[in-house]
Amino acid sequence: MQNLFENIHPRNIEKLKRILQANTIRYRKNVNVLSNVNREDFIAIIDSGSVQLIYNDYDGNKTIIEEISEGEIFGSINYILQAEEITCITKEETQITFIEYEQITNDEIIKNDFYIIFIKNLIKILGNQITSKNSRIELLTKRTTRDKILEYFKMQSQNKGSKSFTLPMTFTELANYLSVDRSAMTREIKNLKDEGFIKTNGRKITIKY
Amino acid sequence: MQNLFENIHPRNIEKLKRILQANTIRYRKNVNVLSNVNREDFIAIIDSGSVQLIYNDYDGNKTIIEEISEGEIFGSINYILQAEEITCITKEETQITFIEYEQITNDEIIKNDFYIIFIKNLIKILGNQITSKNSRIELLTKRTTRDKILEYFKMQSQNKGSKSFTLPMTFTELANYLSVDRSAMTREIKNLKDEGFIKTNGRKITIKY
DNA sequence: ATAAACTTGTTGCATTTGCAACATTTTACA
DNA sequence: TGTAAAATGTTGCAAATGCAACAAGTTTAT
Repeated sequence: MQNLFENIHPRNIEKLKRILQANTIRYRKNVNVLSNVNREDFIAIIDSGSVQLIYNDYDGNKTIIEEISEGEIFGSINYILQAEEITCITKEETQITFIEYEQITNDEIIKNDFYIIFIKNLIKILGNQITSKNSRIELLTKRTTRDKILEYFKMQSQNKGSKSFTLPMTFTELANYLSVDRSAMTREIKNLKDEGFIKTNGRKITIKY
Repeated sequence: MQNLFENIHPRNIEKLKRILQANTIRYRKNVNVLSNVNREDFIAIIDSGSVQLIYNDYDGNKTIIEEISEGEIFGSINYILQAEEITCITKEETQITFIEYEQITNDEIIKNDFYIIFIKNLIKILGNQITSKNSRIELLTKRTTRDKILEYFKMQSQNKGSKSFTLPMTFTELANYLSVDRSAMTREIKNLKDEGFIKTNGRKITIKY
């Protein structure tokens, strides 16, 4: 995944962060990141580790909106975080750099020639997030569990450039991602195996057609 | 919806377009826009009218990936358009401005002070697209047709700030958007009416709880 | 090392859903 | 303005799915 500071010299990254008044914080595992943050107009960059954005339903359910990991960003540009119902929990020890959105166009920063690279990186990351959401939507609009699974496997296989690949998550998480009942998904994967469309070995999947 | 040239003086918009080597084309209704365009690295801005991005399945099905209207943008930043299977069809008479992606950081443009506004607009639009996709995903992950409908109605009502609102699309299109069978959706809406949760009058919906 | 927490596999059952098919109304446009 | 196309309403039925519940295996944290 693209990094916000890619192609910028480490020395300039430091300078950039200074001018942007960036604020880097380290969190332990299972900490609510947004509790002490002004939720309006910030960009958060995951320097290391990962977090989950969680929507807390009024009747107690929790939905994982998204998992964000190293190099990725989240903030009020791309999420509606004002709502108190959204929490951001670290999944492991995680370092995050916060930047106020207004700062990314402050007077001083635009004088630097590495600024353009920074902006291009930011735009690229946002674009990538959109395409990744488009993929998710493509999966979710499939009407049957079978089609969702097959489409997901096809995507993974295309990404990897091979008929064999290893799931990047647990089956439980996959069921969540595809928004289907886990047991129904297991059942359908079993059917696909029985009918010879796929082979599985733990989380390693092989497409047979 | 945010416009890419918002807050820029008309005279500067002209200048901007010239420096960006922007290419403005007018299309009639039902025209395939991408047929004569290099699909790599461009941004298209809908000046007026609207288009549909359509995915043409290998077994002949067509899925509307997205409808893009005035002020919105699409291109290789936010969509994977290389695939020949994706077509972009005008829904009405439509004017589109094309910009090569590389041009948005060309040497001349960055000297202008309205450039920052342009970049901020671009980032804002991409951010808006992400939040709108997040909403769609939130709907699609609901397990039942009933929950999808209720959540959608809730969102519309919140947007409007009122318990009454008019659907911004046909019921047929809504069923597509929520990815449910139209007849099943009609059935469920009828149930919701019978149970007193909502009232409908054509496309005007009123939430009763 | 061990308990607790999580993951995976499985099944029966009630419910929801998609599908097909048709009638009726509304809209688009030549 | 007349006609074709699109949208809406409705229903029966088979199939798919969610849900609940449980067993067994694996991972994690102390």
